[in-house]
Amino acid sequence: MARHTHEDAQKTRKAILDSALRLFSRRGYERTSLSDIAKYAGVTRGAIYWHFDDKRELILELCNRTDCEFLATDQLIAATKPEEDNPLKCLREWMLAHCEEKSIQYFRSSFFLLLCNIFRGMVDDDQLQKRFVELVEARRQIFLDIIKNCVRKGQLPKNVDVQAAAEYLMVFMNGYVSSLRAAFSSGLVNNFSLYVDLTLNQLKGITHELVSVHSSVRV
Amino acid sequence: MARHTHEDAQKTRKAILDSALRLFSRRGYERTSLSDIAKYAGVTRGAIYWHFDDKRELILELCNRTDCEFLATDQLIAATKPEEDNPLKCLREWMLAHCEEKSIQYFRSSFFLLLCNIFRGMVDDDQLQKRFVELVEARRQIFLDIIKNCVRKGQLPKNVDVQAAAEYLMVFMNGYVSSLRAAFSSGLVNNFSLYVDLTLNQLKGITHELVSVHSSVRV
Amino acid sequence: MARHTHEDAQKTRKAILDSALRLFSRRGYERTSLSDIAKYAGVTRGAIYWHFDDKRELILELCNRTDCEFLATDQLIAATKPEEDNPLKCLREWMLAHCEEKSIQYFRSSFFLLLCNIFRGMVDDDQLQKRFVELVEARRQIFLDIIKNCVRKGQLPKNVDVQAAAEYLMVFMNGYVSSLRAAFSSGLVNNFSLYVDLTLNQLKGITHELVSVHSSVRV
Amino acid sequence: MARHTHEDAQKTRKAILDSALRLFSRRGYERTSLSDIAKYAGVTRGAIYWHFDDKRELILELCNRTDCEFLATDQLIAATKPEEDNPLKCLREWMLAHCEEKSIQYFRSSFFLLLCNIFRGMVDDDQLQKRFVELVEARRQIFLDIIKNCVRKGQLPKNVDVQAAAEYLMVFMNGYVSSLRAAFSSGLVNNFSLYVDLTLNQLKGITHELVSVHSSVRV
DNA sequence: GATGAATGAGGATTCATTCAT
DNA sequence: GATGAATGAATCCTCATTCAT
Repeated sequence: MARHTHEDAQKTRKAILDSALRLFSRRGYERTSLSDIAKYAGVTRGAIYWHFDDKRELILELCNRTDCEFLATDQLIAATKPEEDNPLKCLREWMLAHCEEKSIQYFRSSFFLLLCNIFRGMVDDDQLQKRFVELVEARRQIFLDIIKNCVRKGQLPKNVDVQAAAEYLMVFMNGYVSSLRAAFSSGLVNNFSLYVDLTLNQLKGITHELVSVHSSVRV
Repeated sequence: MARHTHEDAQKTRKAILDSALRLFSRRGYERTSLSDIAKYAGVTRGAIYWHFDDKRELILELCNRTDCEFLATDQLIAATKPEEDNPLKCLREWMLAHCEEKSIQYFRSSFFLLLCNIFRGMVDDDQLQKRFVELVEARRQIFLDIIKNCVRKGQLPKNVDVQAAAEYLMVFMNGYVSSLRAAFSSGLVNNFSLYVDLTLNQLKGITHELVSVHSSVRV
Repeated sequence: MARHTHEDAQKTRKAILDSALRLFSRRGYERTSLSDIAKYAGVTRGAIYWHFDDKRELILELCNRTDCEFLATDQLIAATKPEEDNPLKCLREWMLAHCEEKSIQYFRSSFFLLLCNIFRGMVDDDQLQKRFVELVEARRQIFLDIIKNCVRKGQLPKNVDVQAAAEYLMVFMNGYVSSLRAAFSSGLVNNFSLYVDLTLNQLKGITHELVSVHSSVRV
Repeated sequence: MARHTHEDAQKTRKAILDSALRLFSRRGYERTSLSDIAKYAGVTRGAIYWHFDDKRELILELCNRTDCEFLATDQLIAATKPEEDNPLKCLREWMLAHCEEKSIQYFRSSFFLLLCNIFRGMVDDDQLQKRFVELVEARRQIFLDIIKNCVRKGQLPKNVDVQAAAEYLMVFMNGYVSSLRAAFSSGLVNNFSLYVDLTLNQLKGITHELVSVHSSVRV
């Protein structure tokens, strides 16, 4: 049955997106058919085509919908500002937020994995990938700006190699998120705050001197 | 037609597997058709069915074929043995091997991603998944055994929390591998040996005391 | 919204028919969707369904709309009347009108082809076909009547076989119209008046005698 | 059931093409689905895709298959040769062949109409159209060469405008074929030989002088 | 061992049509 | 009068799989 008010239509649209999210997450993009999505949403395939141009647009929409949650950048961006007196604390709190129940669920969701896969080329759609690369690059830049701010505020030594430090931070966070998805990560969450502090502490040791010494070792 | 020798048959089999690896890596499992594989290998679809039961068996075989390289466990297992006097050095060298050209290519390949996806359930095949979970769990155990060995040999302090240390190690390695797949990882490879040393050094600080303090903080 | 006046409605109706004509002509009946027509006319699909029962009715209407132009019968019918003293001249002028720019465009239009196709059964709609057969038969009769009139007025010899002459005339006109649609008809238009005169002149030679001789040759 | 010898396969292929011809002819290209064709041929849709790339290739093949019959060019081409002493007779015989039972059936078949439609853009496929335009142009050239040959051999006066004469001939033939498809053409076939002779005779009158006079009349 | 032929289920997409508003 | 939303059947096409040869 057709919905006849604008509100009804929005409900239908949402139902379709929700189904798509659920099913893409569960089975991946390719293995989910529009039939499945329609059935799950309680509409016909035609309804999907009323709201979206094609299957691809569905996932594009889902990406837009989850940008904010995915990045939760507000807190991070604050830490890049000159007016923030304690950027290290901001950073630390943002990191710690990653072991809140909600975040864990998100990172463990297959949808997050799906997004990663898009980025990494399992779902080859140029537009989607470009979008994703932008997001990741943006975050990298934010990390860099925070480290710089910490140096400026005296929370990290002047001789810290900011590029390498930001990189090390990303490795750690990527490692956490990626390990989170593994089966046996009960301890990980419990000890996460310790790992965060160790890692942040480590940053002090990533100095220009060390970096140049190590680089020279490698060809 | 030339008489088919056993050798010829093995060549065909290998060609099929090679094609499958290449194409699965490039486009993912679902998006690669048996036609594609056959064409790429220069055989007919029928030939695939002579050598393999179905598409699924192809990937199963590929997993078997790449186990060794993927884990490169020999070196690691050596580090778990009581007779090894310098387990930390073994571990360090195994870690450093991850930034050799060959390894990087492997980790950046979509096939590796594919394996990860199998493990994480995007490719839903029970047998495959079970296999993969075993592999990962096995490695975790190895890490643990090495850390223990290091403690035993006096390379790490007695009060190190071996579970947490092993976990931290995995987070780091997962983070490295996962970041490697991102677009901008040129710096990462250059600085990797530094990060390895920092991380190994860090392990000393992961003591029972710290772990219990932090755990008690979290609810 | 402005109040809808009857005039507005007629405008919409016209816009729809115009779009339909243009698009049917350009791409044919099957390949033109109601969506296309609606978009081209700047209305919604629903609007089409307000004015017309279905897609079929659109083309039916178009046929009605183009009857007059298609046949341009006034001039021809005049030539059948006893009171017309120069039926041959009427006929000639009507024929020559076929190489006016407007006519040429019409005959070259795919819409004209579409009408032919309806007639010939490529578009299977009984009502449409019946209508079309009537039109063509009507014209045949007019040709016949003109030839008879010419004989009566002494513009053609008494012994002309009127049936055959009318037929020859139709062959010529069909040939002209059909060749017009071919790619290389620039010369055709230039020489058309010559061909018309030659053909009209030829009619004199289509005598009962010749017809019976030739018919007897064929089994 | 799959066919297992090469011969069987050719039978299947032929069955598909035959069905396609029959159904395209009956209902047109767009209105005929591959399902219909498969059902009619007693195979599955998949079988069609084994033998042909897509629907479009089916019609392309059909065109190739009917080229010879359509053009029946052997006889015509003979008439263009210098060594042929009676080109006019050749031409005349070729024309007369158009009222043999077999030819009539072909021209009346909807498949022939379908070919015309392809040419005229109802089925818009660039490759198909290009092919068709070539065929038509080729025939036009043949007509021209024959007329020239007739002049050379003294069968037509020197002052005949060969271009215009060839054109007039095509108009006549097109008119015949096109009228043949009309419903009421019983007389046409009977009188065709007469019309042919009249028309051929007419060619003598299409002189350079007349052509230039008429052209000057028109703007 | 390997091929060529064929199957049949399922996929994305289009589109005429309906109807509450 | 006209719209926006939705339906559902049909269409072209892909692909894993089967099997006689």
